[in-house]
Amino acid sequence: MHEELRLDNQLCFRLYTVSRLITQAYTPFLCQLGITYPQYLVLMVLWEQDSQPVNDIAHRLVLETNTVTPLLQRMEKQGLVKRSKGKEDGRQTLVSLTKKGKELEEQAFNCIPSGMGQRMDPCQLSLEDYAQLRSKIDTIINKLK
Amino acid sequence: MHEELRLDNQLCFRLYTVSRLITQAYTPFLCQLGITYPQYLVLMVLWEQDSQPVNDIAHRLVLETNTVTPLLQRMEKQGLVKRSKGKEDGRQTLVSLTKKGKELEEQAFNCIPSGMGQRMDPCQLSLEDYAQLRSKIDTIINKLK
DNA sequence: ATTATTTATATCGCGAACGATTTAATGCGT
DNA sequence: ACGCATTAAATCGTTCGCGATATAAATAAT
Repeated sequence: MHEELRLDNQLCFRLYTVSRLITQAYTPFLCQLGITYPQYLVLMVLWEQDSQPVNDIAHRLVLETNTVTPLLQRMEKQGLVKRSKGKEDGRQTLVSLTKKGKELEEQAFNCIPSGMGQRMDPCQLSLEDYAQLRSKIDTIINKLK
Repeated sequence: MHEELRLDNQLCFRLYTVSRLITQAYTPFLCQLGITYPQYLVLMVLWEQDSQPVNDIAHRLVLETNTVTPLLQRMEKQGLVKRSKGKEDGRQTLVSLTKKGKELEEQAFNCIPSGMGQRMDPCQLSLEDYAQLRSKIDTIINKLK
């Protein structure tokens, strides 16, 4: 039995699990808005800055366009975003929020931060814990990216 | 602009990203073994304790059986595991390692810990950092589970 | 200018995740 | 023993994630 191959010693397994569990915790709130977690991420990117090419969105989310394109197509079908050809660069597809997509920001703001706060409350993470966790993960992300 | 909805303030997004990036870092090593990351997780569970019902494996991996069953079916097709009906409880499907599945442990041991160690090296995480990260994530996992 | 190369998206195929439903075996109450 | 709820897996449908490839526009090279 190799200690290095024990599941309990795997950082990656922990991160994979916690990522799924937190996403699941989001689900009931996102359901009310009729969106999925990856769609929520796209919306957050667009709420910060509307009308971006597919590439910029993908880059911001550290995803490939072959993941983001179908995601955006589904979001367009739901009426959350509009996709249009770039005028200066004809290769680009510019993605912008529809009225419905914009309106979701207020709805998200009203239920998600408070709801998720409550959900994470029993974890008893101090702001300091939180900041530490954040910075260590950022280190890993930046080195692997 | 709501600060709470900024992508950069989202713990979940970080965890989701880092999880994907580390999984991607595993990929070249796992490719040599002809397996995927979730398949590697299943193998680790079985290397620790061979011949387990689907439910126990799923529980250990914090996954549902509707994720694990197809995963195991693919692994059976590849000759990594064998699936057989439980004798005492006819509802169970017992999963056990084939010769090939057992042999992969040595191969994994030979390339993965060292290879991934190198890959994670530039992150400069001390053993202490690592332990802290681990315990905080465990706290979250246990509360959400 | 014409061709070659790079860049931006899109398409395709497969393996996960997961909610919802189904099937089959077990256990429980009467 | 009988019916009924419970439990273990499996199946189904949809969305992701991603390697590989295709398409088309822009840019560089000759």
